[in-house]
Amino acid sequence: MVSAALKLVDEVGVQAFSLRMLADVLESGTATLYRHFASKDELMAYVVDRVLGEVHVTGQEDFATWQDAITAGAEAFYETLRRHLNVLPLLMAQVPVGPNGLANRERLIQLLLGHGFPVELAARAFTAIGHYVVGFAVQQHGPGSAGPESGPQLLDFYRHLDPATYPATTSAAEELTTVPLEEEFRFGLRLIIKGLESGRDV
Amino acid sequence: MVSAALKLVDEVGVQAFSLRMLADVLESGTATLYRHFASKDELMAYVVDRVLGEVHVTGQEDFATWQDAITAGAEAFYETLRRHLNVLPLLMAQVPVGPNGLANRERLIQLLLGHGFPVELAARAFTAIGHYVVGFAVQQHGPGSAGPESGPQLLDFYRHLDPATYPATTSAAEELTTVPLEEEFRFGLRLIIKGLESGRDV
DNA sequence: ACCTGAACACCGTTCAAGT
DNA sequence: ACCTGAACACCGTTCAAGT
Repeated sequence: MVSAALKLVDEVGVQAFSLRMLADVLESGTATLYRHFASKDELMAYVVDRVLGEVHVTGQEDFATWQDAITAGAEAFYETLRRHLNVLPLLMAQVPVGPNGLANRERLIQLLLGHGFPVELAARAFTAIGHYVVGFAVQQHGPGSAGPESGPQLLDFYRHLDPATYPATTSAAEELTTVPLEEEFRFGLRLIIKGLESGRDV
Repeated sequence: MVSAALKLVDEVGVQAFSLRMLADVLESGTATLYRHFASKDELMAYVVDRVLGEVHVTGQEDFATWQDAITAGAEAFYETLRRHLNVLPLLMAQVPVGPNGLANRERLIQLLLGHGFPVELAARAFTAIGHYVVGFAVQQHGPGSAGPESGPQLLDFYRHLDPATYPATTSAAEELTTVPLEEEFRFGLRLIIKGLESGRDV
């Protein structure tokens, strides 16, 4: 059911996915699907939560520091997203409130609380890291891949960007496109962690 | 044209907006619309860029520190988003590559370069702040407002969350819902800035 | 009582026919 | 040459009719 929907989204993307398609795969009619969910939006929420259920930190939470724990959690999340790139638009368009999403949040927040974080900072840290990972994954998947491709005219505009008009942007773009990759992910993550370290005693 | 589309999106939301609707307002047919853009997606990209064009920093960039400049820019962006909450789903689902989006990016990156930032850090700072502001605005607009409402079953699940199962999440939720508002925005922004301060010499 | 084919009211996009 | 009404191939959702 949800697995079949996720598989289809993985294969054809959010845009192309339709309930008729799902009904065909399951060899039933579209009307029958509505016995399992109230609307397509609800089904998509289940799909997102299914993906979030695949996020598993390898080491059994025996991390020396909260910095290590955050890093491991963020990387596990990132690896999961890379296996389901087509689900990214759904993750960006909703706050995941399914059981798996909640469980993940609970795990990290509790871990931070255990390391002496005040509760507001722990909660804020979770969303900050989540946004970072999703944002990074989107960037890798290429601009406009999160949802429909941007208009061809705008893409053209972007490609033929005049360095004289946007010197900083173009030079930064060159730097960023020649950057390794996994390296970059860790770098930004370290930035957030540094911020959290400072934030603890503000 | 684009203004009419933005006005409609502001009024009825992304979900309800349709080309027929826009054609009616403009007193023409849907086919006529395609003389101005190649697809609905392209039109939406123009709408997003129109919104980004409304972001204006009040002080004429005479900030003592880059921290002040970033804060002012983020707040200007945030204020603009609050005037166009229904556009948020579009901003989350695409990397804005329109002229106004590029101009904003250029302005901040150049400012950071002027304060001695290395080019990669400046570029990364821009996206980090952008994600933060959009993420914060989404949070204010309420969960699920970015796009369709989450399924009622999931919302119910969220509301009747068992504090015994999710102690950290529920206690954090209580803390977060009773938080002032503008205060919170500045707090998270300060966190990012702290991270950037540390990141400059890593 | 449960299931579902067929219809409903849309949608974005195209194109032949009009001017 | 430009414009556009009408059609095309869909879509999510509903419900009366079948079992």
